[in-house]
Amino acid sequence: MPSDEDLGPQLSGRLTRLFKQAQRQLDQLHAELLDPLGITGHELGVLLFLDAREPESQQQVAGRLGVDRTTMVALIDGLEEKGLVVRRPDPADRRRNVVELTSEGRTTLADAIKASDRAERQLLSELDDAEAAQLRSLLRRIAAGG
Amino acid sequence: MPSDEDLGPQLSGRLTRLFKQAQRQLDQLHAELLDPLGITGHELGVLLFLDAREPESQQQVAGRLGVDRTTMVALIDGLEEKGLVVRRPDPADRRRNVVELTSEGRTTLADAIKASDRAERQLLSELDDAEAAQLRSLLRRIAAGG
DNA sequence: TATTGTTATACTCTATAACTATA
DNA sequence: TATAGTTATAGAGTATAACAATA
Repeated sequence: MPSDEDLGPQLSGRLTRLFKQAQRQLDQLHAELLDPLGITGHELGVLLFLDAREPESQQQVAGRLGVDRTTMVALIDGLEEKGLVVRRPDPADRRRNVVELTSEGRTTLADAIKASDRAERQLLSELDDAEAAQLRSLLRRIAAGG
Repeated sequence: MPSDEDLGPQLSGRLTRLFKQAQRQLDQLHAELLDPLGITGHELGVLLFLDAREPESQQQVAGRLGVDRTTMVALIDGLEEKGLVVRRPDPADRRRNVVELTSEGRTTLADAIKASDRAERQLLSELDDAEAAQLRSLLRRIAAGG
């Protein structure tokens, strides 16, 4: 990403560009800090969701996270190969796979949350605590409105 | 995008997710509001840059905007077909194409800026003016730090 | 007949390599 | 030889369609 000074104020001040830059930095930080744990930011999202809501069927997970169910297959495949989740046929409806965190999955998730916290702190390193809280609060209200 | 109440606080409060939601809403608003003008958000970015910096060669535009020069070819193709920009061989170095806004391009850009302003106001409709300014200021400082 | 998980296919976006014309 | 623009090709990511098992 090139420096913004030369783009003109109309472009460099657009919210689209500001969000994109923040998102790109945060993705980069997550990639770096999650790499030692062997998972991606997307996979962290699935683990966080399972931790809050398990047990859920694959399709419920996909629906809640806003990804296609066909995409979820490969995502769960990857997490299962790493030993972080298991698929279990639902006894009540044998078409369904219930997806659960393994013990190793919980350990990895705990480490991944710490890594993500570090990534966020690094992104916000120019802000003091009150400003960081203010940013979160404003973003939450925007998200709630959509 | 599903509502966030059911995802658990660890996931729905992550900055990655908050940014992604804001970005998705803003992309959607831009798509709707720019549609009558026949351009995309990406194309608006090119027009804004040319307005601030023209004349520039294709490769300079691509470099500044952080897109590949091969991608820029199709982008400029589209804008030229719409009559918003023209390619002109640089007399000083005939390998280069200088890209310039046409008169129609300037008119469309002015309308597109208004549409983008509306999109941003709609995204921030829950915030008062001071809060919107605060958000921009915080995002600018984050972008500057990266 | 409808639904879950799966696979195969297609489509989009972008990046890489190769070609041309100029330098 | 190196560079700007272009084209062709290939790769990731994601969506659509079709299939098997189950309801």
